[in-house]
Amino acid sequence: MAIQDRKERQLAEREQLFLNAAREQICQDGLLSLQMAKIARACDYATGTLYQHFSSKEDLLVSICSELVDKRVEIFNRLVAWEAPSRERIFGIAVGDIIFARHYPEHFRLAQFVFTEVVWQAASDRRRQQLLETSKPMGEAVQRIIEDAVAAGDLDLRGRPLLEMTLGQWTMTLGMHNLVHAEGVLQLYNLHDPYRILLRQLNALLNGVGWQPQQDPFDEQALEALVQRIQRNVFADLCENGAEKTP
Amino acid sequence: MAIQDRKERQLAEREQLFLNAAREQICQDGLLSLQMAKIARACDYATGTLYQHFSSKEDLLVSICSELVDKRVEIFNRLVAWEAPSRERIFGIAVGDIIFARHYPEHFRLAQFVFTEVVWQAASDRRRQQLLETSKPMGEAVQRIIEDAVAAGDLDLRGRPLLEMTLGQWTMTLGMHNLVHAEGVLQLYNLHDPYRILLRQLNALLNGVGWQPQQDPFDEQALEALVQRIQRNVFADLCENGAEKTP
DNA sequence: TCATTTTATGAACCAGATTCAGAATCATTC
DNA sequence: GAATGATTCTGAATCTGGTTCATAAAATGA
Repeated sequence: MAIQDRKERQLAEREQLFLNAAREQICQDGLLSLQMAKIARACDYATGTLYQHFSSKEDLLVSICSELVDKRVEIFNRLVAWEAPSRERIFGIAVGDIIFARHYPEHFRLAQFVFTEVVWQAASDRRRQQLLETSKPMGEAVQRIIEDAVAAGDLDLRGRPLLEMTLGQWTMTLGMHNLVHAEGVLQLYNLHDPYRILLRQLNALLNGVGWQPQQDPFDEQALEALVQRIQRNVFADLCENGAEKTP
Repeated sequence: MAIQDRKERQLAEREQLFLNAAREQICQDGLLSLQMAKIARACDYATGTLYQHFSSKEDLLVSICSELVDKRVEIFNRLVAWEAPSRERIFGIAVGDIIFARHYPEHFRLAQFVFTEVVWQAASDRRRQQLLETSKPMGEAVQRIIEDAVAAGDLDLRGRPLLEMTLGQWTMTLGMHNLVHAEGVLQLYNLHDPYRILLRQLNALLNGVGWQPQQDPFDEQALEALVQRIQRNVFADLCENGAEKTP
């Protein structure tokens, strides 16, 4: 059935087209003014055609999110592959996330919205499931790093489930992305450079769960050096211009 | 101008009426099906009257959020007033938040939505400002506790701004509320009892920033005892039924 | 080529937020 | 306490933008 194949391929291509157009519009004019008809028009298709791919606007949003999560997974996998002390690898996930946020500034804004009851409930089961499925490898990556840490004697689970160890890091990162996007909140408390603070607090957290080797969270020199090293060794391609300041 | 006063009072009363009706509808049927006309009808007013108070639906949402934040502030203030080691007081904020989330299950769902670009941008400056203003006392409460901690020698700021110390706790809590409401995510990784995990990770974080006295984050007995004590001493009225399990 | 099936189209439809011209109420004055 | 002007309330009309679906167009295959 070569014909079926071709059709499927074309369908997938068109879906990609729609997704890209939608993402572009989000980057350009914000989530607020995203319109189904505009997306279709931008791709020279009728509105109805768009609905052959996505059963609703919410579905489309969830799909875009899946796509971006897929790219984010790539970041996580780099840390799994990186040969370095487990403590630096888990820390690297946060650094990678910050770099990711710079490359896809729309992602966390979108994700925050997507996981809102209003969108999440309105999306189709299929797309929801797909996003969860796409997200799984992030958990698996972290799990791999924790396993290595335990094996290397850098971390003692103290009887807790593997992934619990990282939930603090996860929620802390998530929450920080939220705050960063909540225009005005951080200014209210006169807090600057939120991602740098995140890294410091993360180091504190990792110390707190007993992840070896311990690192003074307020040693700026060491932090800067570590971030630089991670950028150089793991994300060189994403931090092209040498002048680029750390996250 | 007694007449002006009365008018103002009546206006405020009606606004409250609307806010309550809206909150009730959110609790009842979810954010998704909240409708301006329904709210007005529920209060026996015309739709237009509702718009004399709130310039848009988003404005209304932000207002509800402000109202709830006001109640949340009360929780924070209890911890400021509580006479106990600073470490227990800051920890108590998280415990209080969890209790708060149980009492107002709509709050964090709503807040997540409100701080979404789609709502935040669409709300009026005035209401946005109001919400930020209402939130300030939370920061001040935490600040008070940190000051006490420093004064008591429980915490060394290491040259960082006061509030930075707590940003990890803040974002961790925020992120956890997010995850809890993202139907399916925690199940995906087989994580149960998220708020309990939050408290353990928070203890780790507090240890990590060097907040004395240190507490083993995986000592279940100690954790349980502390939570119980906080509930008894600070939130007795909010945890009526003695049988109620800890958060 | 023609009949049949599949897909694309975009105008019509619909939900629900928002507005606004007129009705009702209130305050003030004589 | 009636008249007048100011204020407030009302809800049908308007508007926006997501979604549908009858019809047109294209693809398939005999």
